[in-house]
Parts: sequence; C-alpha cells; structure tokens
Amino acid sequence: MTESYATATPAGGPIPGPVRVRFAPSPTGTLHVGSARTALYNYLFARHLGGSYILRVEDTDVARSSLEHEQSILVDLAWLGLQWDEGPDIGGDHGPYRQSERSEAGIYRLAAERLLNESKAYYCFCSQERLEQLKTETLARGDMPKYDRCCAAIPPDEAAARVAAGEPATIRFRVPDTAIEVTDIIHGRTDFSSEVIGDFIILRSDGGVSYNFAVVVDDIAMEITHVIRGEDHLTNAARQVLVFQAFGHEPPAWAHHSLIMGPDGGKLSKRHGATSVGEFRRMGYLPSAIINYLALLSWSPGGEREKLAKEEMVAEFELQRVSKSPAIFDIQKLNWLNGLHIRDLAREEFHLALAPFIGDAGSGVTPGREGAKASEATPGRDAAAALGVTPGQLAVAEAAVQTSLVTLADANGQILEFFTATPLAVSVDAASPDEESVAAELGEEGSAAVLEMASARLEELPAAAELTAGTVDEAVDKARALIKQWKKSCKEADIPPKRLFRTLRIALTGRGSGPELPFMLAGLGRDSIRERLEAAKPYAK
RNA sequence: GCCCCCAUCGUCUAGUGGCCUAGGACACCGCCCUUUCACGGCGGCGGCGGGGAUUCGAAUUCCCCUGGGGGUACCA
Repeated sequence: MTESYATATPAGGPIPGPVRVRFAPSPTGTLHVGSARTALYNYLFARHLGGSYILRVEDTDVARSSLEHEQSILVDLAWLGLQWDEGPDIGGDHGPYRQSERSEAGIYRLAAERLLNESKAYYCFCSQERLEQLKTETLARGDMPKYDRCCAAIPPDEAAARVAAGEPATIRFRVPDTAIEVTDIIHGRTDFSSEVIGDFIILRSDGGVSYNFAVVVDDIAMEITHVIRGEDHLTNAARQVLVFQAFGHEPPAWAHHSLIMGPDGGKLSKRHGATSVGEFRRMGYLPSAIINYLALLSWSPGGEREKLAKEEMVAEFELQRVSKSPAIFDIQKLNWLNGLHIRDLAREEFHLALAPFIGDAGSGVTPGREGAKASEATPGRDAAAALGVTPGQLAVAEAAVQTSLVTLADANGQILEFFTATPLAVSVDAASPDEESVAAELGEEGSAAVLEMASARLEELPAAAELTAGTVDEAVDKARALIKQWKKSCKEADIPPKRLFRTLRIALTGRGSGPELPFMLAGLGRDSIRERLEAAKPYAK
C-alpha cells in the first residue's frame, strides 16, 4: 500500500508493465562497496516487487574500460549473491547489455540522428581549445561554465556538408529553455532551471556516445521503470529528463541514494582502507555480512533488528525508508555483523567458507584484524593436511574457534595455535616473561595430582585418527563428561576447580588463554595429550 | 564562483506537531556468567549544528546562517 510508486510515475500516471531496474557499472575498476550498495538496492527493490534486475555495462570510455574489470565486477556481484536477470553474460530480451556493443550496432548514432532531424540536436565544430578557453573565461567571470551555442545556429545543410567533407564534429543536445522537475522517491521534488545546463555533447567527435545520452537511450530501450543510483547523479537526472522529453518519453521514477563517506567525512577512498568488495572477501568477510551492513547504511527495516538475511531484506526493503543523509563507513559495525554471520553458519558451511584461509594461505602469519595482508586464497589445498592433522581434528578446531571470530582470516592464527601452541616443556625453557609467569602457575599446590588424574583416564578420549567431522559433538561431549568427573574428583581431593582448568590448559598449550578446554581435549587427540601431560609433570607440585 | 543535495549520541539509525525528561545498534566503560578469551546477560556514558518564524505546543513545518557532500568534461 505504501508501494504506490511501483505502479505510478512521479506525475501519478500508471507505468505499464512490471518493474524493471538496472545496475550500470562502468568497468574502469573493481567493484567498490559504494557501487555494491547501489546494486544491492536495485536488487532488493526488484526482488521485493517481483520485477527484473538488469546488469548493463557502461563501457563507452574505451581508454579506461577493460574486460578484466568487467569480469571481476561480475564475479564480485555474483559472490555477493546479487544475481541479475539480464546481462552481458546471460543475455536477455533487451540486449546487447554492453554499451560498446550497442554503440557498434549504431543504436546511439541512430538516436542522435533522430534528434538531429528534429532539430533537437546539432553539429558542433568547436575545437577543444576554444571550449577550454570559453570555460576559463566564464569561470573567471564567476558564472557557471556552459557552452555558448556558437554552432547552434549553423544551418543543418551547411553543417551536414561540413561533416561530409570530413570536418570533425560532435553532436550537441539543444537544451530547451524550460523548468526541469525531478521527482525522486528518496528526495522528493527538486527543481532545476535549464539555464544552468549548457548544450551538452551526446556524440563525441570519434563517434563515441556520451554518458547522459547513452543512459537515456538505453533506459528507454530496456524499458527501465526505476532508476536507483548514487546521489552524484542527481544533477545528471536534470539533463536526462530533458533527453527523455526530447524522445517524447516519460522519464522513469528516480531514486538517488546518498554516498558512502570515509571516517573523516570525505568520500570513501583507498586512504581509508579497503574499499572494494574483493578486498573484503580476501580479508575474510562473508557476503551475507557485507550486504547486511551495506543495506543498513541508509536503510533500516521497520523494527529494531540489525542482523538480516538477504531474504528478510528482500521481504522488507522499501525505497522510502532509505535515508537522505550520507553515511560513514564504519568497519567496527561490519566486524560485529561479520562475527554474527559467521556464528550463524552451519558447521559444513563454515568449513567451506574457511578453506581458503587455512593452512598455506596464511601459514606462519597470523593476520591481525587491522593490517591483514589480503593474502590470496589457495582453496585447492587440503587444509587439514597442510596443518598436519586429521580432518576430524580440524573439524574440532573449527568448531572451537567459530564463536570467537571477527573475520574468517582470523581463524588461521587461532587454529594454528590450537595445534601448535608451544607445550609447557618447551615453553619453560624458552622462558619469555609471559610464558614464565604462566609456567609458574604449574608450581601451585595440587597441579601434580591433577596431571596424574588426567593421565589415568585418557583412554576415554578419542584418538586423533578416530575423529571425523561427524563426531565432533560426540567427542566434545565425551571431553566435557570427563572434565566433569575430574572436577568431582578434585572436589573430593580438596583441589579447587580453578587448579584443574589452569593446570590442564597450561600443560597442554603453555598459554593462559585459548579455546575452551573440552574442545582442546577433543581435538588434540589422546596421544598428543599424553605426551604433553608427561612433559609437564616434572614442573608440577 | 555557480547549481543541487544533506544535517538526531563518536558512528549507523528510529522518530514525519503533543506518545520524546528523543528509542535501538556499533564502539567505549562498568558489573554478572566463566579456568582464560570470546559469546551471552545487565547497566552506564553520549545527540536533535546555530538563529529566527509559525503554533497552545517543534527533533518533527518555513526562512536565514553555518557545516558537510555532489555536480559544473568530447569520464561514468
């Protein structure tokens, strides 16, 4: 009921047919989180209304565009789960979906000629030097730079003759003297005067189409009903409304969302840290967390929920609930959400998501949250083998760290430590101040008794070879039960529970902190535990 | 310079004239749980940029200022 915009033009007239939106990236770089958010809003809007979400590649800037960039953008988009209904790779009824191909097909040339014939456009023979000078002069005078219509009055016959003779020319749009109204779903109505808009170029002298023209021609051809994009395009909308009118076509409904800023309030850029989706992927962020976070930057669902799955966002997304003000990218909140999404993963999903980050991918390094080297993943490698443990052991370690991760990349260090934490004997000899104080704790009264007690019942724990991914819970439960019994025995022997836990942890790992003890006991394996316990005995009291 | 947009805790936001001594979340700080860390629970800190106007009553409407952002290309 609040979705009347779906079936109505800004003016109130009905838009025939279903909702069609497009995400139109320019393949001049990798997918930026800001663009990803635009894609996300388009996706959510279309899915919410059962419409179509189209991917159109705006590669008319030949010098800066590349197929490699296009590829990586498609990969990142798909990785985020924002699958499109029509696009350059899968086709559709309104193709081609690459502007370079549309240009080759003569689509823009033809459209420009139509305007030429109707006198809504004209050839311009001004040199770039003259244009440059004109701009400088206008700026010096304190006015808005704007083409002076030097060539607007050239008779069409004469112009055509000059073009035929080979004189380089651009085609300019003849901006009518009129008030322009842009009605935006997010912003409401904005008025522009065509006075501030100069006759802009629609076809370059090299035959290439320019942005403001290509967009309109394509949006008409592709039957786009809603244009959802960044606010940096708001003033472009004024120009584009004019072109729509020149073609006698009703403009689509507009929705210009705010831009993402860096922590210092400036436009989000590399100096603020990671900005591309690919970087976040390599740092160990989950796609579900990224789109959740991106959606929340500007949009909020009705209630007070923060963690949302894609399906929930689709069900509730509404453009009128998108905020008008710019949003600052806050990595802390992304971190928080990423942790929540990681904890939501089923064991198997988690294992799969983790694979590229375990073993070789980061061996030797424990990437910190901040300065994480965006190490390239090596998914082909078998993670357990790389660590020298059984798949079952790895499964236990994964289960142990799942609740404490911020990013997937953090797992490598934690899992590595799970298996390779320096046992006490070595630790004491190394005697770094930190380890020394931990080792000293082993001298506490009762530790010897604890070690004896533990050694005596190790058979109740699974051996490393017996563990499988499917028996993780079983193994951990066994360890829990055993600990419970040890606890009981300690009580009888008048040994405080704390002594039990501390002694075992230190004997097993040489550290004062780490994963929960039941997981350590289950994952390390019977033999390894026995060895470490024995090694600790000489130091216990 | 000119045009356009925006303005609630440090950050993301709820809030569309009285329900607001402004709600939630991240971060931060305490406490609890706990062998540690994390998770979880409880509590705290903290905000309507400034000035006018309309109104019985304004975070909510209007104007001005200030601040921030965007645009001003033969880039998109």
